[in-house]
Amino acid sequence: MGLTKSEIFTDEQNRMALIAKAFGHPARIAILQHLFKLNSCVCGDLVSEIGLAQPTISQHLKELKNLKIIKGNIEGTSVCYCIDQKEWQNIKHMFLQFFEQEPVVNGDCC
Amino acid sequence: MGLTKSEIFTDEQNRMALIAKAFGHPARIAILQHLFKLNSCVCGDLVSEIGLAQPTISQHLKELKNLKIIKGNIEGTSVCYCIDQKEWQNIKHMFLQFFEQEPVVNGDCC
DNA sequence: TTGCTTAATCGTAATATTGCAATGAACAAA
DNA sequence: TTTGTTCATTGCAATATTACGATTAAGCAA
Repeated sequence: MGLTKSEIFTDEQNRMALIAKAFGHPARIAILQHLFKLNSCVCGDLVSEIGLAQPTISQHLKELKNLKIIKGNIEGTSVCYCIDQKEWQNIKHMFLQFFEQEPVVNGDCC
Repeated sequence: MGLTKSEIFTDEQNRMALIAKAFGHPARIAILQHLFKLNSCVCGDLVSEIGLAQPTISQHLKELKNLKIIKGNIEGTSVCYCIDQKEWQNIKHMFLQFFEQEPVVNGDCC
């Protein structure tokens, strides 16, 4: 039914999935990479950098903002976006922990 | 229009997004965690472990298999799934590189 | 063979996502 | 005030995702 059954999973699993989903679009990856390079970026720059229309970029920025991955600051008529450093560390930690898991080699099937 | 414009992004950005999207559902996170714990797992185990119907689990497994994150091995009537170790290292490396990027602190806006 | 078990596939319904034109809101400059 | 700039929001169309009942296919056991 297009509706994820979040209630049957742990908070950690749901949170991991939510953040991963935010990374699950090339435009949002591109936005984050751009913010990393500059650590200060207005929406208009992203529109010209990435080849998507302004409302589309704005929508992707909103998603990243909702998840607290980035934060925006109004500067006159333009808005400056940055990585939320504190939250980024949390997310980084969560993913590092996930990738720390190494598959046990037991060779009994694959 | 519900269709991602992959052609305007780099291969790296598209690949990163594709893998992240696979991690973007709690059921697939749960499946991977289970496979890490056991490194050998039949579909039926996952169906009882996670509270989703058999066709749904099968569908999630298919997605993970399409991306080469896991691989399956037929064992009589059941199918054994495992993490694809080689591919997992590639993915891990890709994410570690992504998270290595630290935002430059310049404090000029946020 | 028949019956049972296991998992993939098909078909379908409900919901989510992506993208953008049009519009609106807020501010700065003239 | 008017005009232009910048970004958010609205509304909509096209496509994707999630979930599952029903069915199918393939192996095993009697």
